[in-house]
Amino acid sequence: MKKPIFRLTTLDFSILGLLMQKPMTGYGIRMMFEKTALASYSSSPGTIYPALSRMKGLGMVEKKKQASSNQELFTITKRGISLLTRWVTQTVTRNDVIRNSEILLLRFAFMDILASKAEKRKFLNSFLDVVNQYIKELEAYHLAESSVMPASGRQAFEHGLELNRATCRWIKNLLNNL
Amino acid sequence: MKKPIFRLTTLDFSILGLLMQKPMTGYGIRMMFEKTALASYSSSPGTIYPALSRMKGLGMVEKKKQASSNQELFTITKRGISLLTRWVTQTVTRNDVIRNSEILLLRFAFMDILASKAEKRKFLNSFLDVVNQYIKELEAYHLAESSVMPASGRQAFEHGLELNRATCRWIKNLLNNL
DNA sequence: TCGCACATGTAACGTGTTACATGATTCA
DNA sequence: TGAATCATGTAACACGTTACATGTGCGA
Repeated sequence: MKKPIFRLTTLDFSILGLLMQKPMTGYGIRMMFEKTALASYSSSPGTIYPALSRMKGLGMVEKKKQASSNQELFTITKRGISLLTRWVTQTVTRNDVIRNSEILLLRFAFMDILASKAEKRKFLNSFLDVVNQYIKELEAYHLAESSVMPASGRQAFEHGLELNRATCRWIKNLLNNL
Repeated sequence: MKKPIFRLTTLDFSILGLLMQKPMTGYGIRMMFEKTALASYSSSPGTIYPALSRMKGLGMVEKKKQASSNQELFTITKRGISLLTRWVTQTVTRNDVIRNSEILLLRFAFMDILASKAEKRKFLNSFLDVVNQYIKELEAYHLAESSVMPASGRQAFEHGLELNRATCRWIKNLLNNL
């Protein structure tokens, strides 16, 4: 994993994904975060506006005033689209599944216009591989350790297993109907 | 939600939960975070040691050298146990479910020694209420908006719905067998 | 004209991460 | 004796949060 000169956060990509759908004011973006709890970030001004400035500095978004009204809307640039596309279409890693499978779903949600059907399939296939592998490991661990785990711990563990199985079913179902 | 004089983070409680099981060295805690990806925090020294110092300053943990060996182990104090107990047995809120349902499972996992069967039931019941309510809202939204949502967005949304349903099943099953 | 929604910003703060640094112990 | 693991720490940094601050436009 090479280190880029600048780091883009999930917050940045979340905003880019919103701007991909349509240009919005900073306030509009805030309201989207408030309504949809996007990736569980705060919708407060101190979160959104600094992020927008940063992204503007990096040439990922532009501030354009509409000719029709006097509103100032943020628009995603070509550079922004390119970065966002690269982000969503990355191959799914083991770490993604273990530590931020919520973000994987966010990436998928943004794929609508950004990725071809083939790229979606590729994403889902790598996702499925990793999840299946992970489920196997969890099952093996469960088999070996469940008798010595504290009851609540074991039950919470089983919950995690169930969620991964649900994700697995979701992927398979999607791959069949895509 | 009143503001306490000091703030305890999920990281703090995760560490407390580990120390509840048995006293450990800082290094031991780090290794636990590395193996189990506990609440998806980094296992790096820069994460664990400053947290331990902070917690020691707040009287939640103690550093005790074992008589038998020359190891220095961190131990949870009575104050720490009290704070941890209060944390895990809090009533489940809507916000918990929407923004950090993973943390709810962590809380449940730690309940083994910290909570009575009745308290576990109370927790699970409030959890179930909130999840059921949330699922209803998601279903209503889906019914109303699915036709105008972009395909990937709708599918990701459906994934979220499925996870919540799986959680709901898990809770119900547990309540029957507790 | 009162209040609310729209709209934008910033300063202080704490926390987690990365990277760097050091030393002891164990074992091959 | 050299490598690997155990063990602890800290400094620089960036990010997200809270709280504060300000102003406009519109409808009741």
